[in-house]
Amino acid sequence: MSPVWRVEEKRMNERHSRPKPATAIDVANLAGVSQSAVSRAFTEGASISPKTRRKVLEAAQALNYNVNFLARSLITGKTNIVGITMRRLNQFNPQVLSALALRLREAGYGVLLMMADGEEQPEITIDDVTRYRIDALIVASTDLSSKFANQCRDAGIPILFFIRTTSEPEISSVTADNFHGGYSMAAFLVAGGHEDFSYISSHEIASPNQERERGFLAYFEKHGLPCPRKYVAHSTFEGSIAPAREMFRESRPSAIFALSDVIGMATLDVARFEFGLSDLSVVGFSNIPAAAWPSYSLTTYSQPVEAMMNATVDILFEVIRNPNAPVRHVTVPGKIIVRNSARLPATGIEEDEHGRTWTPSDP
Amino acid sequence: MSPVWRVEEKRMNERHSRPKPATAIDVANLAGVSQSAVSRAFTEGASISPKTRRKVLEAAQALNYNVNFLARSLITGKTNIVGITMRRLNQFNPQVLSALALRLREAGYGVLLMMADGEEQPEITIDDVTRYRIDALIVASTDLSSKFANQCRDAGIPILFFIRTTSEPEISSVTADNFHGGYSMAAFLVAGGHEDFSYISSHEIASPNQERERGFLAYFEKHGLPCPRKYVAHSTFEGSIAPAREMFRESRPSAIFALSDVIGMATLDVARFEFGLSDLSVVGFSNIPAAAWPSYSLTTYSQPVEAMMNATVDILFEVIRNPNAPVRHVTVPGKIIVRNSARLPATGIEEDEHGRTWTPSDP
DNA sequence: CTGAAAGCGCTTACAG
DNA sequence: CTGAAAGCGCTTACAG
Repeated sequence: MSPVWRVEEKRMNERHSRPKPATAIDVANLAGVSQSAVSRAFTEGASISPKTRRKVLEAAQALNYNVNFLARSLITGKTNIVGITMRRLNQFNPQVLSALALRLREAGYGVLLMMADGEEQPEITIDDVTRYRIDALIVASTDLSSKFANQCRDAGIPILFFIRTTSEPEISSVTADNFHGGYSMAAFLVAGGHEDFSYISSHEIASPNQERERGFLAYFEKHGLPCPRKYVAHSTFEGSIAPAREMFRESRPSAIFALSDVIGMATLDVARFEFGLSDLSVVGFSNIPAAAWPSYSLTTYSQPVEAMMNATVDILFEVIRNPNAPVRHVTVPGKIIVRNSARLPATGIEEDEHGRTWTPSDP
Repeated sequence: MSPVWRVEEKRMNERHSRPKPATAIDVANLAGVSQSAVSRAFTEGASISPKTRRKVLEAAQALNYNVNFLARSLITGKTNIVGITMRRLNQFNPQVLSALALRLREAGYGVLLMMADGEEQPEITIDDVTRYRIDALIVASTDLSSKFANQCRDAGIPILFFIRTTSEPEISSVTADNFHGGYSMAAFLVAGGHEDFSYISSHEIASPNQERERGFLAYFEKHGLPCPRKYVAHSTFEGSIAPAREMFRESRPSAIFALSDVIGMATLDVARFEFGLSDLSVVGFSNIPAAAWPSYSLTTYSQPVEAMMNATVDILFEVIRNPNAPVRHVTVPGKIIVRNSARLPATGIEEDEHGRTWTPSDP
């Protein structure tokens, strides 16, 4: 079963045992100063004369010295590492992860990635986060047991929810405005002149989905319209095929709200390739990169990753600096990105450099 | 410009300053043993009686104690952290990253993610990797300056290339068999009866692309066939639109080898939506999840992520254990996954539970 | 502004 | 098998 690997080996030309990195003492000796001085040269705001500072920096350069953050953390109590945990790298998470990792690195933080598969893999545990004494944990796109949340509190590790929120009100969160997104998608579809609606939710009991659904249904209720039919997908493309199929076998809605872009794209494919339907409006949620690909050209509600990240980083640094910082729940509004997968309303479409968007006249 | 956030704040119910995690001394006191005993209870193979071990573990449990890996690393010289650096989370990398992160976590390692945007972001530096004294660095999908490689060697941090290889022969690597992939794609297309070929390479001077190209061209040369026309794309979907357009304006090849799946999908879209071409064979490389989506149904050469990961983890642990381990270059063969984006050869197609594959009769 | 010294939370010879 | 002690590479009062 296992593939035959072509392996090419080569003996190293004699390499000695692993070299040891230079320490502050090495630098101190070379620079002719005390080890304290070396430390001061590398800590922001420490009292040190420009002259000795320069001497130290030169010696450090020569020895390739770099302060050992791990040793430093023993004293300062800060590791300058923040953990990020997510359950899966779907179509949306990678953007978030790379954006966060980049931002955090800019800010001088290391990023400890803790993937939790959720299937065979054990859930992330308190040991995972305490072992490395991370300064804070960003929980992206997934929930945590409240037991875990409590353990983190006891261990003094601040948690921050990103993308989704949680049932624990004492934990800060940053999310897109999922309710507003669902609501305005309903408005968009109704403005497009549709009368027969279905929506496909996700299997996961995930708060963003619930909010999207609540918002979507709220529009119909508010306007005295009949409640759209509901179908339930799994969160992957493949997991969306069956429910889409079931939907089209049961009825022919003219407008479909998919609670995620991937569900929307799968629905589009089932409609076209299995049922030969082309005059159909399908809209998604999140505006993942693939939504813009011409084969789908999916109209969708954008999750403003950039703004959400800024809020996240703000809260993060605040809570690291001050453990007693107030809990904050930030909701960042996005907007409807209009493409070709759904019929256009007669009014409300605006065009700018990034493409077309739609804003309801009745907010 | 900045969005108006809806912010909800809440004063915490009086929380005291950040709690301090329990230390080995706390546990020792509670268990009535020495601090050394606590340490031994937590280190594999240390000499300790089952009885004291149990006492220690109980006390630890009660105090929520967890050994501080950072403090431990000062003594052992191992942090149990491996770094992963990649330039961008494109359509392929996320799979790799999550698979690696999962595997490494299983093996008891933390994963420090170091994204390097490459655009505005500064390249990853030696400081990034030495600061946290990581045990090893996996360089995925991107190259490094040889200066950086040397600095890592001097700092005693083993490097391992994943997905791509490098010009530095002294650094181990694990890659798909890109040459074989390119070669067999040529064979596949020729077996499909095509006579007019183009291929779209990637802008990046990345070794996997070069190998794919070399393999592809080698087939034509070996069989005395005319050399296919070459076009060059950027690595994203958007960056592939213009070269595909240019290609179809200049000629109408009947078969196109895209050096990555994303280039292939963009080519398919340009052909269909801009030029109305439908009877065209396009094949890609990597077998990313989106290649299977019905709108593209892209025939492609699979990069066997699982097998590549196993090799990577093997090499990694070997080199962490023994810095003088020999350099290894592992090449893992994949296979052609047959879908609907390209004409089928008359023979050589096999079907198994995962779908159809093709194997050349003339290898 | 500077250095000597204590101490962060561990592991590991060393002696018993 | 066990404990006292040294030491990993740092930061930070403390005294000068």
